[in-house]
Amino acid sequence: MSRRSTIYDVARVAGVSVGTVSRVLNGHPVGAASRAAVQRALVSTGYVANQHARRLAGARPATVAFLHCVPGDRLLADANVNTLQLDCRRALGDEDIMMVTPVAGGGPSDTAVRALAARLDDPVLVFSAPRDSTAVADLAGRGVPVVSCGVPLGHERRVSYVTTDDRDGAQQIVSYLRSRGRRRIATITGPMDLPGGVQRLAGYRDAVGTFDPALVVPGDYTFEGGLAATRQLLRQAPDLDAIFAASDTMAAGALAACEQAGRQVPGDVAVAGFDDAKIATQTRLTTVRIPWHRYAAQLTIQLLRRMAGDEPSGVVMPVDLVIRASA
Amino acid sequence: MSRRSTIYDVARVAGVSVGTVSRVLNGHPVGAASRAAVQRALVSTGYVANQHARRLAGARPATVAFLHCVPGDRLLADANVNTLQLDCRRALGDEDIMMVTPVAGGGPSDTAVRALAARLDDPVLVFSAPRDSTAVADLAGRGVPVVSCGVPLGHERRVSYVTTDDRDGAQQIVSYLRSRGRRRIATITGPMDLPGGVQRLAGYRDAVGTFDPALVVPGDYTFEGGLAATRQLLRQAPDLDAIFAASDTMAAGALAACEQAGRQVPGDVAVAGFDDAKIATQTRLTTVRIPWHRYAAQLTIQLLRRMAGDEPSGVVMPVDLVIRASA
DNA sequence: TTGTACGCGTTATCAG
DNA sequence: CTGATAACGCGTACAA
Repeated sequence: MSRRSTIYDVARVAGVSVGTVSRVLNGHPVGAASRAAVQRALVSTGYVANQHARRLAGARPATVAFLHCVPGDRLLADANVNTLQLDCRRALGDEDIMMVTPVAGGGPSDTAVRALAARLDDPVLVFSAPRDSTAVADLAGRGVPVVSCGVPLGHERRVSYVTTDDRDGAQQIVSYLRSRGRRRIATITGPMDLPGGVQRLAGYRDAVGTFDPALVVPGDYTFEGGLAATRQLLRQAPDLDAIFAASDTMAAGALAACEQAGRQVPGDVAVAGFDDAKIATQTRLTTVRIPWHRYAAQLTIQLLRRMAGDEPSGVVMPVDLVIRASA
Repeated sequence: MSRRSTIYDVARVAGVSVGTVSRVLNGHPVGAASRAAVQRALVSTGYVANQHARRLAGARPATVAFLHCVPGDRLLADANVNTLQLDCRRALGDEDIMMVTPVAGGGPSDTAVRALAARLDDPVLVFSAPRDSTAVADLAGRGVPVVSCGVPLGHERRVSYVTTDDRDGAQQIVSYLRSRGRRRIATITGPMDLPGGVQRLAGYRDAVGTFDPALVVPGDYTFEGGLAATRQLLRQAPDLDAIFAASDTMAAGALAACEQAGRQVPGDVAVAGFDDAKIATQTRLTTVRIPWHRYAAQLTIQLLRRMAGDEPSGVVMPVDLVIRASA
């Protein structure tokens, strides 16, 4: 209805020039008298900055894009990502930065995501970027600040990132299982094209002692995947006495499969997961805890740093064990 | 690194004026020769429009804000909202519109949301707007296209909305319970400051026959709320033989409470919910199905219409019963 | 300290 | 059909 007031309106009301108004707005040095007058005019006119004009004139970005490289459906399933996103939104909100969530029209294909990324000029937070993502390459090449959630395989030097010490976590939990007397420890891995999947398997190998291929089956981080993998495991290695799943969701599936197969948990077989996701609490799962809140905080810090012009850098968050009823 | 190319660059390469380039970009009439030249220049320069400049110059908004009026934490719990959001993102993505999700720094207070809304100038999709929301009033007053998910109590005439036939749904399910021989049907209501809560209770009253206050307890749409409400119900009306919860989440809580109290479902007491949320499938809950996908489609349509200048309008989605094991 | 004037990239108007 | 050119709202050198 009524046109929004501009800095010109404010300037007129305050009896100063637009330059002065702009300075007040950006915290630059201004005389006390003018400043007061502007402040007053600001509220009396109900001024709200036009972010487009502001950005066009070269101001700091007012938005950050949250870029997902996997189909939305799968994302919904991941409560961890939701938590991270929420935390980041809060933190960025404190900096007056809004989060935009573009979405790929076609699917999860790298090219679809790349097309999306092309229209982005504000800083970007990427999730689940596949190895050598061309979208990430594009962004980085154009000088857009990028922070990756997880190691950006193939672009470690050009974009900042925050990751977890997956290998150590897997090592810790497998060692724990061994310390509890388990000797036939199986594992359900994550997707091997994601860094987490690789590292968690590596940690398993580090700690498991003698490596038996029959005790390793691939998973995809889903409940159903965990279910199927466990059935296969129970078939090809009936004597196993522990299962380490690379994610809590899969571990929950393992729990269900064990129950169906009549195996007592943790009596007959111990089950452990990874992430300390919500479902881990609900099913009383022993798992590896990722400090999600601090993780999100780091993500935000990295982003702000890049925006301020700092060089890309990576940080890895430590993890620890949380022992519950399943192992 | 390298500056993004502008329409000036494109114009130079194509050997035409910026006006012509702009016309091509916006699908306005242009000579075949020029058009071809521009198209070529467009790809050869890798041109990507600057949305800020575009918007500043008066173009159609390229983003839509997804505004939540409740704290983020509660939102995560609501899978329905997530689904809606995802569907809308997809549909809007097809129109080259991105979704931004601002977040209130402080909390769910109406003033916090209002402050947020103040910086919005693009169309808005509001969720869980409380009665007489000042944020919505603000937006509508400034002429911002607003579409509400659910009836925007107090602003029915000024903003578009999509809602469900809550009253009818409640009526249907209570009638169903009666047809199955249930005579002491209790209900756990939703928050009374939300339209859904009010309407679902109204539908219950419509169909329940004789109304007994002892059979009605308030809920808050949460699992815990359903749990507590059911305990109270079982205490104050031990002879009840059915419970209609105003949301599936609460119904799940009711299921748990019944189990703990040793009441068989549906033998001793029938339990029904509302929404047909994910948890309803998992717990085999009889409930009222809301056509979420079509709901989202309507939301998008309404939004696009308002953007095109149409008057605000409301649409109500029909609902139907889905009978499962709980009743 | 403060005011002025220019530039940011597009769209749209107005002549040609 | 096409080419100039004036907005759009704000940041910021530059000048005073």
